[in-house]
Amino acid sequence: MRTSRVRKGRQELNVNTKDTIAQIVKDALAGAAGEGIMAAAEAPPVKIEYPKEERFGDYATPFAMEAARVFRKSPFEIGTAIAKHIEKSSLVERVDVVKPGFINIFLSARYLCDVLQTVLAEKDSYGRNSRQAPRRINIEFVSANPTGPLNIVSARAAAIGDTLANLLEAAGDRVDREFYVNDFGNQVLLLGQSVLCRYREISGETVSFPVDGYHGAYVRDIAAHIRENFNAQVEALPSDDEKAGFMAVKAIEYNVSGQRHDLARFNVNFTTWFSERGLHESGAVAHTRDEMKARGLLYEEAGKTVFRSTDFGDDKDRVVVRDDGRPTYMLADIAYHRDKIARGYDLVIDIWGPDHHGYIARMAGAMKAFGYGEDAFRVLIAQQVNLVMEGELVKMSKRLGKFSTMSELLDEIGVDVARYFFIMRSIDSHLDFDLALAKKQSSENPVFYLQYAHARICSIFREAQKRDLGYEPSERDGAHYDNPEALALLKLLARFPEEIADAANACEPHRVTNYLLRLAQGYHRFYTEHRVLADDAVQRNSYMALCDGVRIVLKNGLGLLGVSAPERM
RNA sequence: GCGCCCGUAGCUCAGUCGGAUAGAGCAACAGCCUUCUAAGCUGUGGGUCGGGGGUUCGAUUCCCUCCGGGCGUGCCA
Repeated sequence: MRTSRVRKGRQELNVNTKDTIAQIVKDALAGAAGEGIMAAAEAPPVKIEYPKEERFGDYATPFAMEAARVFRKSPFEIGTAIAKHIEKSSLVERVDVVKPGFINIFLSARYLCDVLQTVLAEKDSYGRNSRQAPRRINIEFVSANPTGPLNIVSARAAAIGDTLANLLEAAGDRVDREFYVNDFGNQVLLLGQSVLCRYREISGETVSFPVDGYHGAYVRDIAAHIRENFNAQVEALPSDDEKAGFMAVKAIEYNVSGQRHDLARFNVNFTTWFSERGLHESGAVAHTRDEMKARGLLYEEAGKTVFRSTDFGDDKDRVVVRDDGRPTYMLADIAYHRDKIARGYDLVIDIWGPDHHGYIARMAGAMKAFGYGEDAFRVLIAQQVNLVMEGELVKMSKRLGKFSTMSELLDEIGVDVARYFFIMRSIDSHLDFDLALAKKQSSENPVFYLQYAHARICSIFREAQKRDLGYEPSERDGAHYDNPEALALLKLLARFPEEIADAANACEPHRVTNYLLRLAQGYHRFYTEHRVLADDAVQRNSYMALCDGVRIVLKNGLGLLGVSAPERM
């Protein structure tokens, strides 16, 4: 963004308002230190906050209180010394030092007008930050077993992962989205056997179903699909095992394709679909075992090969090769993560379900064992989703075939509401998703509140066109923004880039929904108080420009969430 | 037993790295449309931030402990 520029080395960097304020405070601190008032070297970090009350300014720092002990001076004294060195620039209008020692900073009207100009100029790209050195990030999420359709838990992971990826990109990084397909192991065999049974049933045979088999109705669909398209190939196979193996391969193709389709409908598109089977077939799994052995990370015990994960923070050492020589899931997963790092990513993020949190220590241990830095690997646990129907909890289980699929959810409440609901809550909080309520109250949903603000603005522009009122953003006057509603909007527009950066750095997509809610609220208030299509042309242009800015930010913000910004409702 | 997440208004949840008088939506109540979309706005009521201790200028936030809810603690994936 263009709001301000700071020279750093020879490169010119775009910096958001908050970072700029932080720099101003740091410079002021250095200035005060230069006068011998305090030693800047020992200073605690400068935190910039948003005061709760308007009278405390637009940005504030509690620095003086925090530094009081170090500097052996009263917070107020420190605050005053720093405030004296904060130059009243085109950005800062006023600096107050209050009560214990808060330093409160007020943005200038001129700066806020500049921000609006930036929004209008940058349009779709407003809000994006740039980094001096963009990180290459791989974010792996959903990665549901290819043994059936995606359920609600996967839907939450999909919404969170995709939004986080959007945010990291907007924060200046390069991001790939990846889905790990677990197309290997016992479950694959079991799926094949389950399909084979249904296949036989269709042919009129009576067969006994595998005890732990997959009972979902979709298994019959797959059987029917195979019977229709691959009947001759199946019949040509001599043994049941081979038939089941063939079924498994086809069933996984069928399921993965279905998952891909459902996710695309949910606005989630993966860069890479990575096959676990491929890791085994390429020898990467065996190679990882050899590597671990060469590094002395393994020992043998009762015919099994065990990873010394306790040396790297795990509770317990973990078996990586069974006594029959078959590798465990974990060995493949280590190979997988090594592969990701080898592909050149600076940061590998995994989003897992709550049932995998016990797995973090051993995986992190493996990464550590291979010497990858702690900041190269991060696991986020997306807490569980309880599907509630009419106030009653609905249990989900793929095995039992009683589950509500993601695609059913989308049929019920639509993509926009689903994505928004999954994102609006912190990733750490359990989510009660009342399907009936989400559908019934859809017109009172927060997502509609946001979309309505956008549609209302679009409506104004349509009306202007209808009345043949031109819109000349250059012919505007900052004086028309001198009211509480307009000022509040301008300040919120200025905050958008830093909200993105903060949400991305904290890996907390839900912050964006909070921000957009405040923006929409600010707009609805403005709309109620002020007539945009005023008779006076300069006033009209000023207000239309403001509306246009809000529209752009709403659209960009909703875009990050994967939610549409309708022009009419 | 051990580990992770959660406990904030009637309900669902925000609350930034420890900051100023703890917020929003829904629900309840009272107002606001002859003019750009009322899916909106304004106002009112509603809280021992699960209990107790500690750390400090300051704790919903950090630490300890107890209580309650969920999940995990595989040679399944």
